[in-house]
Amino acid sequence: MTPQPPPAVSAATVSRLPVYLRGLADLAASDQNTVSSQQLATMVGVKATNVRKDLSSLGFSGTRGVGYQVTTLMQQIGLVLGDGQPTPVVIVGAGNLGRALSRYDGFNNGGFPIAALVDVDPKVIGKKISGLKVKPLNKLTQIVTQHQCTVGIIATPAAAAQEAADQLVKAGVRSLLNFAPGVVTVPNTVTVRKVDLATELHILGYHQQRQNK
Amino acid sequence: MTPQPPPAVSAATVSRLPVYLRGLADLAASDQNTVSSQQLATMVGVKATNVRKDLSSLGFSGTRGVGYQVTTLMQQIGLVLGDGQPTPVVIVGAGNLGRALSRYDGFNNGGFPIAALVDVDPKVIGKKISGLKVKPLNKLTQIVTQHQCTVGIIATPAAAAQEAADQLVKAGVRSLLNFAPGVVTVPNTVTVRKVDLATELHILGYHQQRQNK
DNA sequence: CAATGTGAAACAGTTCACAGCA
DNA sequence: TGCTGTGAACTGTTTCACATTG
Repeated sequence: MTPQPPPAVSAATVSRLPVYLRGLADLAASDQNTVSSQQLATMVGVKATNVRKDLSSLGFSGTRGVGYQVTTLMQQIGLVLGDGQPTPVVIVGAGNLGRALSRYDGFNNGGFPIAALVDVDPKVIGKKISGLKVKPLNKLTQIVTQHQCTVGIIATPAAAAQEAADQLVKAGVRSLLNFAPGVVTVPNTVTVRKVDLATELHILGYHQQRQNK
Repeated sequence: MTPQPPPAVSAATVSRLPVYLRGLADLAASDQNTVSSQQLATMVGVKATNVRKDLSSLGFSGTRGVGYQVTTLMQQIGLVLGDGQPTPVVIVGAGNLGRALSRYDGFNNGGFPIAALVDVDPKVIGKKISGLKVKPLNKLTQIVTQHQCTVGIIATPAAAAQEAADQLVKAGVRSLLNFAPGVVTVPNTVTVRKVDLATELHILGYHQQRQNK
């Protein structure tokens, strides 16, 4: 039992931080060195109060009458989000999705280098995909240990997702990003986030339904 | 004006409906024709009360002592989510992401056939990608009208996202699914949902940070 | 008696209003 | 004066407790 004194920053806040960060990056790129909660808020589409509450809840403060320091704010938020130390990821599933992901360069310049692309299918194992040789699933633990991967990405079909999750957990990753349809169950020491296209489409479907009166 | 008291189903509920739907599909596949809120809840990882509140808020009811009818529940939820009439989608951006999406078959069997894949780059226009010839951006309105697309998918780089959104809105789509980093602004008649890999990774970053005490 | 359906409590998140500071 | 920082009101969501019913 960890007697954690929790910093207690709300999930809602955390989910907005990356958004702020991108807004700030834009500002920094245009050499603006100070920003008001108002301006940042309109940039990213939230309410100014919300920005202030979020930042203040993290202990970040601006200057009254002026605003926040763009660069220091970026650093502070980056720190909270764990930027800085690159955390390598491993992708399980070298199908369409896995391949697409491995080409996505947001991984590398976001500080999440791809350690390996793994699959079970002998037909794809050994093939080179965007500079990575596809590795067999049974090398997973070795890969994870060696590269110190902390994030596993599930890019398998739905049927294989739970198995992939189990293997990844066993291999020692601490977070999962699940692109497969359906739900995976994991010990509660690992965090799972899910990205699901079908769900998104369904939700849009609902809105359209409503819109037609 | 319809004097209809609006169904008023909460966003939180809507976001869970697709999940229930998939759970129910699994049950149907294993020929189970009745399900308790408890069972469904554990399957999809929510609390039983939540399932009941959700369903009852939509006016769907089960049988006390027994549970809910799997197939009828599927139909009812499907109806709410606008399944049934296929709503064609158009994808803007034929880069890595656009290509990956066009190969994703969840579109077709989810009732969202891909009407077209559109790009600005003359180098890719005309190329065939998973059975679709890439069309030039200026054909967008024509495509949308002709196929009655109601959903537009933005799969461009960040810099082009706002332009893509504008064009899509002008062409007449009613919902956007935005895969590009950053924020797009649209008239509030169109619904936007955002899927952002970088954000997800950032959030995982936060959790890892915390986990290290 | 095993399950639903629901009012009411608890909790989380957002927004307001305004005090206080550079 | 312009903007931050925050208590307090409010809105939305989850959870609990339990009466109800097939």
